[in-house]
Order: sequence, then C-alpha cells, then structure tokens
Amino acid sequence: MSKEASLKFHMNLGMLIRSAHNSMTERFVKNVFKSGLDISMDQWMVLGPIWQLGSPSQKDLGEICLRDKSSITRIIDSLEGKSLVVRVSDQIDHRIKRVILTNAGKQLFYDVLPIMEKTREEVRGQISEEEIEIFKNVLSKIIKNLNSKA
Amino acid sequence: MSKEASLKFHMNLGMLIRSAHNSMTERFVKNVFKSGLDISMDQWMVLGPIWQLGSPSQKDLGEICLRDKSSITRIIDSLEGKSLVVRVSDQIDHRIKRVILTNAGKQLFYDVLPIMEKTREEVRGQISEEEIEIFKNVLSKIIKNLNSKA
DNA sequence: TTTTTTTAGTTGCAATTGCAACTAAAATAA
DNA sequence: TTATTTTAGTTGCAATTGCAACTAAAAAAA
Repeated sequence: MSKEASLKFHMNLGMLIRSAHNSMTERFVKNVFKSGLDISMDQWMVLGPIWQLGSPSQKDLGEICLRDKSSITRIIDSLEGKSLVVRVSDQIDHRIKRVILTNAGKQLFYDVLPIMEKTREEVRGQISEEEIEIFKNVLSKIIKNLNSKA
Repeated sequence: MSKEASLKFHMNLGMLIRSAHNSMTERFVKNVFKSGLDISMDQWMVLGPIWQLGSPSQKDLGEICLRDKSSITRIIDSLEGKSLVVRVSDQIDHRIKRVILTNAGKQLFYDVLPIMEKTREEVRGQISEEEIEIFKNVLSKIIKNLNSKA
C-alpha cells in the first residue's frame, strides 16, 4: 500500500469513529430531550447494566462500560444526585459499593427504553443486520488487538 | 427483537465505539512517544490533511476532520506554538486563514508516517481487508443517517 | 499475630470538548 | 451608496475525560 493510501485510511478511520460516536450521542440526547426526559448518554450507558445486573459494584460497571473507575464514580454521583440509584456498601466486603436502582430509576429506565430503540433505528437506517454484525465484530477485535500486546 | 436484546445491542455499540477510539488514540500516542517524537493524535489528524491539501483554510480542516471550528482553532494554535505550521491570511478573502506546514512540520510529518503505519497494523491485526471496508462503510453510513434527517 | 500488598472507590488536576457569544470581513439587499 | 446578512475564525465557559495520588478495607506474607 502506498504511503498516501495508508495515510488516508488511518486518518479517516479515527475521524470517522470519533464523528460517528459524537453523532450517536447527540441524537440520543436530542431524542431524550424531545420526550421531556432528562438523562445523558453516559448516565444511560450505566443505567442499563445496573438494570440488567441488579446490584453491580462500581468496578463491575467500569469493566462492562469500558470506562475508567473515576468516570463511573462521577456518573454514579450524578445518578444518585437525581435519586435514580443508591450506593449500598457490600455486607461482606466493605470496600465494595453496590449500585441499585430506585423506583424512580426503574421508571426512567422504562421510559427511556423506547427512545433508545428509536435512536437505534435512526442510527442503523438502511444498514443490514449482517453489516452491523461485522461492524461490532471489528470493533471488538480492534479493542482486543490493542489491549493484548503492550 | 426483544427489549433486552435491543438494549444490549445499543449499549454495546456506543461503548464499543468509544472504547475502540480511546484505545487507538492511546496506542498511537504511545508509539509516537517511544520514538522520541511529540505529537498528539488530534494534532496528527490535522497535520495529515494540511500536508495533503497544501494550504487549506481552517474551515476546510474542520470539514475534513469532522471537528468543530473552535477545536481546529486550538489545534492549529498548538501546532503553531510548536512552529510546525503557520497561519497566512488569504490574499483575496481576509476572513480566511490558510494553514501551511513549516519545514519542521514537514519533517515531523515524514517522521511520524511510519509510526502511524505501525499503529495501523497493530489496530488491524488479523482483521481482513474486506471486514475493514465494511467497517468504514458502516461508519460513514451511520454519520450520514444521523446528519440527514433532523 | 503484625506487616505488606492488593483492591475499590474518591478526589485533584490539567487537558479537551463543543456550544454560544463575539469580532471582523465579505456578500447581498436596499 | 448604505444597511443587512452571512461567513471564518476566536474566545469564554461549563462539562467531561483519564491519570495519578490518595483513603480505607481486605488479602497475603511475614
């Protein structure tokens, strides 16, 4: 591959990924706002796993969401500030804080679910299921490639 | 699709994209550092188009890099601070500032090119050319989907 | 047991983001 | 011509990021 071609490829990839991510987040926030609700993409990305897992630790959430633990701390702070979740110290291991949805948190989750579904449709548009599968697969592989060897 | 399945899909997609982007940037910066050079991913992403286009306006760079104009302003500020580029007012339209590589900028560009190539190899790993093509295609489609209809 | 190391979570920090408000110049309308 | 609108770029701002340093608790080593 020529230097020019490889340059073009790599530049585009990074920029495309960044831009796609920004657009998706922006659209989600817009759709949430239009529905009169109030939750950021980050908060939602944490709320879902809490709902699925029941009472995950913050460490669990960090691993699932692929985020730094300090980011999780702050997102949980904001969710707790809105009374959507509560932190509960683990009975056995007092270092661990388990995060649990309040009733308001569960309600919001169910309210946002159809908005997320709508956003998902808008993001996907005419992209085929097969393409999406490959897309997610490539993303996973990239992450694996970069996290394995130093 | 069940609510659970669709939830899972969307959560993962956003998180995967974010994480892949972070990992790629981190790896690039690490490789640059190991080579004793000094340039951030953002600076590099702007440097390439300047090299390709010769003397683009900041607006051009924003469109190519899919970035806000204020981000471009600040990245050019930092490149100018390192004497890698200079701003030159357009002779005809005095609103426009054209960005031009200095000799040091050109030198750095050529020095970083093989590092970018190496990073690209590490990012791609065993992912096939075909998968990468579909991957980029899906990214472009997603961006198009979200920028067309309000 | 006591000491050391590891782990979970929090906080301080400096860098980066895009939006919105702004300046200055050009294009268009009046 | 003069007045208005649009455009290119800059700056202020508040929010968000991950790293590094920190606290407190648990696990492992002594």
